[in-house]
Formats: sequence, C-alpha cells, structure tokens
Amino acid sequence: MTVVTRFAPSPTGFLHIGGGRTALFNWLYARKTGGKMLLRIEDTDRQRSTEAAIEAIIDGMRWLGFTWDGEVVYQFARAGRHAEVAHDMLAKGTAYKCFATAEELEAMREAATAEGRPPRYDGRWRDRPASDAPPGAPYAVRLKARQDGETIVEDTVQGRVVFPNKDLDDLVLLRSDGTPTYMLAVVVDDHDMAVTHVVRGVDHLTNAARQTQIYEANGWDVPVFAHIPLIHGSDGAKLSKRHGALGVDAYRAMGYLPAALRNYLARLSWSHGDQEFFSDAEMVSLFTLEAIGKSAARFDMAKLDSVNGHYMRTLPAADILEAFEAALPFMPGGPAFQDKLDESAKARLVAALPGLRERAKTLVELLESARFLVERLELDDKARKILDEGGRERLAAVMTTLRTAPEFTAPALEEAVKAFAETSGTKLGQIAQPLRAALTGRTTSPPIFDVLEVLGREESLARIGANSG
RNA sequence: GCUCCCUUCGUCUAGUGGCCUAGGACACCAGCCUUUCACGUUGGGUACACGGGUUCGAAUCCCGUAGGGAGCGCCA
Repeated sequence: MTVVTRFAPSPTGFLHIGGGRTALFNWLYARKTGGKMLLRIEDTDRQRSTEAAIEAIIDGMRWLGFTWDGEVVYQFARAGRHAEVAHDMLAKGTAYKCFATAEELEAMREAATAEGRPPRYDGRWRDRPASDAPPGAPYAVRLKARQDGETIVEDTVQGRVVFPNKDLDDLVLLRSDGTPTYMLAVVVDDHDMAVTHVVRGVDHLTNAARQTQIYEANGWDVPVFAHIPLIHGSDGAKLSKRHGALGVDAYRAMGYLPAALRNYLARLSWSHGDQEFFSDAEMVSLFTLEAIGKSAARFDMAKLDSVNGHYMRTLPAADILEAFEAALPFMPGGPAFQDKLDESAKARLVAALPGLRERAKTLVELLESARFLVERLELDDKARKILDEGGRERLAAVMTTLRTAPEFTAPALEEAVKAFAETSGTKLGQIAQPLRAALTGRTTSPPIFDVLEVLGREESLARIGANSG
C-alpha cells in the first residue's frame, strides 16, 4: 500500500511556522516512503476563509520548497459529497436528526459548566422520533456515537491513547443549513482521497477519537495517526506574534533561507542522534514518525540565526545568489537595492559574495553589507571617527602606492601596502581601517584588499580621495 | 471544572537499567587566530522538576506531588 499524507490547512490566515513544520513532516514522510503528499484547503468555514489566505498558504508552501501531488483540493467544493455521506448515515441509523436550537445548546453548556461538568450535548434527540419536532423545523445531523466502551487512538507519536466513550458526545455532522462540519468533512475527504497517514498537530488528538467513531460508523479503515507536538514561544506559552508565530512570508522578509528554515524546523521535536545539519536527501532518508518526541519545543530565533548562518556560508554561492535575488522584493531596502543592481554592480556582487556571505547570518545582513558595492554610503559614526583621528592623513600618504600599484588585485595590493607600512613605520591596521571607512563607510567589511579589488582602481581612488587629506 | 499529553543545561536535544563523575548544538564567559567583523579553534560554567519505591545498580521501570501544554462549538 503506498503512503498518502496530506497537509490540510484552513485558509483563515497565513501559513504560520507551526503549519510549516506540519507540512514538512508530511512532505518528508511521503518522500521517504515513496508515497504522495496531498494539499487540501479546509475552507468549509465560509465566514473566515479568504482568497488571500489561500494564496498566502500556497505561496508559503512554494517558498519553503514543498511540492504536493495532484491538484489542490478545496474542501468546500466537496460539500455535496459530505452531505451524501451524512444522509447515508442517517439512513443506516448511525446518525440522527437533532432539532435542538442554538438557545437550548447554550443553556445546556451553561448548566453543565455551572455544575462543574464538561460542556456536552445531552443527546435529547438521540432516541426521539423526528415527528416530535415542529413540521419543517431545521435540524442538524448528529453522529449516534457509542456511549459505552472506549475509543482507542493508536498514535505513532503519542502511543495508545484511550478515550472513554462517555466523554465523547454526539457531534454534529451536518449543520442545520445543510453544510458539513469540519469533523465530517475531514473524515470523508481523507477516506475518499485514500489518505493513509494523518500527520497533524496534537491539538487534534481528541478530534482523532471522534473521527475514529465516524470512520467506524461508515465501516471505513482508520488511517495511521501521528499527532506532533506544538511549537511554543520562547516563554513556553502558545506561539504568538510576539515570538515567531509569523507567516512564513515574514521569515522570507527577514532574510532566512528556505533550506535553513527546513533544517531548523525539522529539529524541533525530531532528531537523529547528535546530528544538527541535514541536507534534504538526508532528512528524507533519516526521517521517521517514530523518532518524533512528544514534548513541545520552543521556538528559538538565536538558533535559527545560527543555522541560517551555517547555510549562508556552506551552500553553493550560486544558490545564495539565487535566494538573495529572489528575496530582494520582500526585504527592507531590497527593491531599492534591486534598482541599483545593474550589470557592473552585479558583477561586483558576485565577486564580493564569498567575503560577504561569510559575515552574514541572513540575506538581510548580506544586503546591508553589500550596499557599498552599489552606492557610495554616508560614513557611519565609527567610520567618521577613524578618519577624523588621523585616518585622512594616512590615506593621503598611501594614495600614491595604490595609484601606482602594478596590478589592482588583492595579493598585489596587500604586498604593496604592507611594504608601504613597513617603510613608513605604520601598523597595517592603521592603514586598513581608514581604507575600510573610506571605501565602505563602515568599520566592518570583508578583507580590505578584496574590497579594493572588487571596487576597482578608479572607484577605490575616488572614494579614498573624497576622504583623505 | 473535566479528559488527555508533557517534564534532561537558558533553548533544541542525545540517552530505552550499568558505556553517564550525563554527550552534542545554539546562546553565554575567557583565551588563541586576525587589517575590521565574522569564521575557525581551545577552555569554562550551567541540567536528569520534586518525593517515595523496585533493583546489586535508575536520567532510564512503578507510584505520588508540583509545574506546563492541548482539547472540551451547528470553528477548523
């Protein structure tokens, strides 16, 4: 039997980081087993579902590099099929019509809460004939759940979890307006789509018990469940916007690499010994649902930065350049940078990339540190200080050396400047720092002789000339 | 309130009765490297929630306590 997983977000917001990891695990497992991953948009809540959210989710999936098999399935479009199953269950007696009004249900919940009981439907229409209801009254269709015994969820991550059936009430399958509930729709869709493994957040664990009852009422095979722990914020509370529950598009704007984010996310509640870095191929071959832990992990930006930094300096330069250019429209200052990136600027960027990527943890940092390549920057405070404190004079002194260097290459310039330093009795740093300040406007940059070479003789001398004297 | 789940350094985690005076990674501190910043490198501190058992021996098994999380809609 080939494995079929699915990622089934509801389009009520962007694809957040927790959803991203759920998608990752589904994707990894499908690829590992040679199976398929399906994408289903759970848009049965018409009020809260939006087209913008659907686009954001699909955009996020693509950016993260996740591919799915077949067309995207829209759950709402299958409402007819869901209703058909509900009516079939009605006919078989595994479901019944419930005429309770919203007010009655509200009163029921209040009474239960007041008495310290869990709020549940009391089953008042379970054994009552529909003829008792006023003619033409609207009704919901409820599952006639077993009231004795227990429902067992055999979960690959959580283990065997037992729910006494008395704690599970008769859930609504079809609303009184005839539309299906999530609970029904998920089961019918997963069954119809031949999903074999349901990998989702542990917040769905009790749903798994209720859904198991629906599978059983229809005589369908129950899929393998794997309920993965949630991701928490740095304070241990549910992830909120304060600490990282941003849409994945926000991570793109912050300059993270998709490969790094995949790697970081994979290591949350999943591990393989002491290994920290995994290529996609390694992740796929090493991943197992059994190796997922049960406890929630906290989202740690510092570690993400570190992982991203590792990818920044180890990925092929061409990949970094590609990711950088792709991220440009989304990063602060990116579009402006893009406008200045003509042929020659791009050539300088390519030449400087090895030195730049080494120092950048994110593409945003890369962008910031590359700006001197495409424009002459205002001096920052530290750079100004270096020039003011004798820097200008020393620059004036090396000008001739630079102007007359036989070759304007890093090794040749290094040799020439070092010779100059020696004969003039100056420490190399006393020349290098003013050069850096004049050339880049900053006090940190790639090695200064590389900077000179990348900028070229003409531009370098112009920038130095403007800051010497 | 009820049901379920969780608990190893600040964080992510290794660990499935002896290999653990608990390992790795991030972060932190100190040193080295060095034209800056990074990278790299050397060293350091910090953890088995608590209390009882079981056992020759427990981070690992059992019980209890505490703390944390999730779920309890005609939302998904």
